[in-house]
Amino acid sequence: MDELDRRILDILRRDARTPYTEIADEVGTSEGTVRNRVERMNEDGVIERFTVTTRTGNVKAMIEVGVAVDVETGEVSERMAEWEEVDFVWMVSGEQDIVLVVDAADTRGVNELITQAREQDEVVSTKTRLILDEHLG
Amino acid sequence: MDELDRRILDILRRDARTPYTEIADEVGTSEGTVRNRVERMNEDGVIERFTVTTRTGNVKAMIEVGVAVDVETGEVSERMAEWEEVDFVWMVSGEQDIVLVVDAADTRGVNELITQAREQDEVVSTKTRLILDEHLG
DNA sequence: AGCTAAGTTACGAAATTCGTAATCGTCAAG
DNA sequence: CTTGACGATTACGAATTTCGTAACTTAGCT
Repeated sequence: MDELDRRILDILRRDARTPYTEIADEVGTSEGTVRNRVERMNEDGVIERFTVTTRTGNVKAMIEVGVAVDVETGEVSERMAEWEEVDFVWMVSGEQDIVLVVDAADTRGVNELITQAREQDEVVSTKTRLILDEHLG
Repeated sequence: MDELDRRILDILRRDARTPYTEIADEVGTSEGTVRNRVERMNEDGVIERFTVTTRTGNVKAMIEVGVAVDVETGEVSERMAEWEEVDFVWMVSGEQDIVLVVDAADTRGVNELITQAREQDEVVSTKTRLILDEHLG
């Protein structure tokens, strides 16, 4: 993870479909080097995933979840990450323990997710915030 | 945005580098159709961006920001989205108005961002949660 | 200087994307 | 029922990108 890696990542974050050749030009190296480094960052887990961000007209929300003190939050989060419509699951510091970032078809969909969360034995509280608008960095 | 679009998006969310040909096979259509639809979703803004998610060993955090009642939150958010190390800016419902999702090199970096946020005239409160772990949906 | 390991470059082959023309399907007007 | 028109889909050759691999640097060490 040197400066070159970081510059490559910056470009990929803006547009993950930028060809290696173009990235190479931009950072002043060869296609092969960019390829090697992206591959390595991929294997090392520095790059987690190539993905798309969408604005589907769907309703996005943060569902903050509190769990009982004796609970393995890691397990719970992994399970929740499997749910349809869940984009991220974060284990966080603060009042609640887990934050779900969800992207549902409508408010009913959000509500179903909240219900689903509350149905988990380990969950003792939820607090939901609708994401009204989003800007990408 | 029909069922086919949604299935294509689902695949791209998992891996945005899946070739059109492979997506086509999976959803039972041709490469050209997948290409047309992805292009259209791109133009329509349904797809906002092709990007990478990273796990850089950096510190991620949610900085929840409250702003004064007479403030145009949209403007503030746009400005904050320009800051280095800011991944998303969300305008949310609830106690605070804006949530920054940031990815800084270390806790010092997070702290600098909090300071930077607090220095904005419009900002009246902040509350930060470290993201201790993350699972992708 | 000589050796080694990691990283970079070079280059032909394979795969993917792209441009575009032909085809298909649906629907409404005649 | 036929025709025309429009949007979506398919087909296919050309351009571009990715990939595999071997040769080549570079830096560190003895």
